[in-house]
Amino acid sequence: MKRHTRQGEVILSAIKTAGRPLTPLEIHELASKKIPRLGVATTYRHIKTLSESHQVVGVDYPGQPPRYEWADGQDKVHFACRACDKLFALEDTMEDTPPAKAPKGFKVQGFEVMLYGMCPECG
Amino acid sequence: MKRHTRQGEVILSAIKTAGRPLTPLEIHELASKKIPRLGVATTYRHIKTLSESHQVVGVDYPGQPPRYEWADGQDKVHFACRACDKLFALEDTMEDTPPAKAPKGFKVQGFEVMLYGMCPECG
DNA sequence: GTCGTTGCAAAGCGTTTGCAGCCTA
DNA sequence: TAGGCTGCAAACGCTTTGCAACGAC
Repeated sequence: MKRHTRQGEVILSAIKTAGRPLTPLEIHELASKKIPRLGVATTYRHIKTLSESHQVVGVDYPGQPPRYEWADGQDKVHFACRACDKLFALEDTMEDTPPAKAPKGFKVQGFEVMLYGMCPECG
Repeated sequence: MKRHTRQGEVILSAIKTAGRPLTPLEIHELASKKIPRLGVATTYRHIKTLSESHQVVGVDYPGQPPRYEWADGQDKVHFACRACDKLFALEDTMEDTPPAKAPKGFKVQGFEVMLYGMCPECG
């Protein structure tokens, strides 16, 4: 049985309006502006729940803390800047078909593409 | 000034011959079979060094510990099984050109593709 | 009033660091 | 022999868990 709370509302909204993947601590900081006494554990608990219900998805890239972003249903393309380590969400840059075929026996259900390089600011 | 040691040799060989991305602990376990008193710290130190010299590359996917694999120069496609959580390295499944274009200002230097689904064993 | 949710603090875990002894070049 | 490398244990930072108080329904 799930209940509606102000904490859950604020945390979800922080992720939803960010426009880019956020770390748990970034999410907690943002949400703390509206709920000063918000605990980290609560943030983590909501991220976990939202993640399990597929409302948010995790985006990882090597050597960096995990990040989470709003799952709007479509497969995304991400861009990781090797200089400043920021992560960007790119949109409308590719079709809906996986860019690679898997060998016989593998059932492909989804995919993700990560581009590496220099962002406009660092390039 | 870098020196050649048995530990470094064994650790590198473990990654090189695995054929799939390994977690630091898997690497440590494999290497420990040849050097029983091998410390975890040594394993981590070598992974870090190899990673910085681009001899091995990190492969992450959400909710899983980081993994490392031998970098043979070509961009790879990985397959993550949602059932057993194993990670596979697929080969020769796509061209060398990035599957997506980045907006003006972004300089693309490399890319990675991750497919999600069911592996032959779990499907 | 019930029972899921919260904040806090402690525990857990993977990774890193300090250090004295070891070993390669 | 010099100085990098190693094993061990302590330290660290992020995440999870235990628990009593709180608040949604």
